[in-house]
Amino acid sequence: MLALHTPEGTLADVASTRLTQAIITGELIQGQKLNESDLAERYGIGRGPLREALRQLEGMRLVKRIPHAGARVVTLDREMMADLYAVREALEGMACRTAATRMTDAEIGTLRLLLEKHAEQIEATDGQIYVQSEGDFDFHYQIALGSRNQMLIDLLAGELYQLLRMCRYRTSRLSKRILPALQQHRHIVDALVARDGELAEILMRRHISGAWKSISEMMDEEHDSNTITYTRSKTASGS
Amino acid sequence: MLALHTPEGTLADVASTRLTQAIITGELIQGQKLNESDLAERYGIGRGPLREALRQLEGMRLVKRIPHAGARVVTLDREMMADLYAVREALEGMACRTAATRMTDAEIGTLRLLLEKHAEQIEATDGQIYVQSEGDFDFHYQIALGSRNQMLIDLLAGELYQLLRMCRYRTSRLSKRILPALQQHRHIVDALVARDGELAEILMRRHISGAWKSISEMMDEEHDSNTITYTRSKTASGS
DNA sequence: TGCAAAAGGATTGTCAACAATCATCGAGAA
DNA sequence: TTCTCGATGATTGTTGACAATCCTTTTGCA
Repeated sequence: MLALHTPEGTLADVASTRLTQAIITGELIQGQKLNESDLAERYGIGRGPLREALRQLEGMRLVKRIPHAGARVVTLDREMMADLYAVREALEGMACRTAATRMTDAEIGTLRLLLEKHAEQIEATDGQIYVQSEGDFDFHYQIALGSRNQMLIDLLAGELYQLLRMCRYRTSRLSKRILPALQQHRHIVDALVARDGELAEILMRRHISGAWKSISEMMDEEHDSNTITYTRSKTASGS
Repeated sequence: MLALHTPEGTLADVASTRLTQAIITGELIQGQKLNESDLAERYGIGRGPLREALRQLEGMRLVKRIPHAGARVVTLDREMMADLYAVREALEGMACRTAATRMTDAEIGTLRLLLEKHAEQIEATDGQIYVQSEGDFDFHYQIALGSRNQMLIDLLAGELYQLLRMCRYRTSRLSKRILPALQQHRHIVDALVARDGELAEILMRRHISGAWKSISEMMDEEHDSNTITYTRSKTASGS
C-alpha cells in the first residue's frame, strides 16, 4: 500500500509523486541540479505547482533547496545513510515496543499472514527481492501504524521511508539477506504476540542494525573494488 | 541561539518566522483558519511567498493543510503532546547516548558553563522561567548538535522544538520544576564527562518523561477544574 | 600569461490575474 | 417543517509575466 494509490489530486501532488519515483529509481541522479522551468515543461505544468512539489520533496529530504541557487537531488553518501539507519533504529525500536502493547490481536494476526505471503513469494520467485522489498516496507509500516503514535507514523512513513527506498534501489543485490531478515521478522511477530515490548524493541533494533551492517560492508567492498580499478586504469592508461 | 537571529532572507522565510512566533505565542489560536489573502495583505507580501511559508510551517507541524480547504493552526490536544514527548524521548535519548562518545571535551565544558549561567539566572530572577525556558532549549540543542547526526539534528531542531515551545508557552507555570530540571541537566553532563553513553541516555529519557508526567498531571488538574466550572455554570444558568 | 572586474545570460523569487473547487445560503417540493 | 437541490460567494489552485539575484564568460589590465 504505502500511500501510492491515487496520484489524482492537485498538480503539485502528482508532480511530487512522479519526481519521487524519478529520484528513487535513479532517473534523476544524485546531486543533479533540478531546473524549475525544464521540469515544469517536462511535466506539462506551471512553475508554481512544481515549486510546491519541490518543497514536498525537500520535506522528505529527497532534494536540498538553497535560496537563489535552486534545488539539487540529495547525495546519499555513507555518512548520511549511517545517520538515517541510526535514527531509524531508534524510531522503529520505539514503534515496536509501543506496538507490542497497542496492536490488536487481529492486527498481529494480519502481520503474521503478511509474513507467510512473503515467504511464498520468496520461494516462488527465488530471489526476486523486488516485490519483497516493498513487502518489507509493508511490514515495517504496519508496525509503525500499530504504535498508534501519529507523529511517529508521519516521521517514519512520510519522511524516512522514501530515503530508505532510495538506499535500497542502489544496493539491490543483497538477496543473501532475505531469508535471515524473514526469520527476524518472524521473531519480532512472536514477541508482539507475547506482548513483550522490550524484547520486540531489541529484536527490531538488532534487525535494523544488522541490515545497516550488511549494507555498510557491501559498500566497503564496492569502494575497494572501485579504488582498485581506478588505480589500475590510471596505471594502465599512463598518460 | 536557536536560529532566530536574522529574519532577513526571502519574503517567505521572514513570513515563516513571523507566523511561527504568532502561533507559538497564541496570537493565532489553535484550530484557527488561516486565510491566505488576509495574511498576505497583513504581511505586505503576495500570496506566493505566503503559501511557501505555510508549507514550511506544515513541515514543522505547526499548521495542517488540506487540499482545497486551506490551512489551520494545529490543535495541541493531549494525545498529540503525548506522542510528541514519546518521540522526543526516543530521539533525545539517542542523541545523548551518541553525544557521549562524540562530543569534544571543550564542548562538554561549554555545556557545563551553560548550566552554571542558567543557575545564576534562576537565582537572580527567582522564577523567571522565561529566559530559562529558551536556555533549556539551548541545552538540549547543544546535545543534539553533539550527536554529529545531521538527520537527528534536523528532526529535533527543525521540526520538534517549535512544537515544544508551543507546548511550553501554554503551560508556562511549572516553576516548581525548574530546580529539579537543572539538577537533572547537571547529572546528564556528569554522564557525558564520564563518557557513559548508556547512563546519559537513561538520564535524558528520565528527564523528559518526568517533564511529560509533570505537564500531564497539570493538564489533569486544569481539565478537572474546567469540567467543574463548566458543570457549575451549566447548572447555574439553568436554561 | 594570469587575475580581476564587469557585462551578459540564465535561473530563481515575486506578483497579479484567471480558473477550478468548495462552502454557504436560500428556494422549492415532499 | 424538513430535506434536497441549485445558485452564489469566497477561497484555493494555477498560470504567465516581471523583478531580483546569481553564475558564467569575456574583456581589460597588470
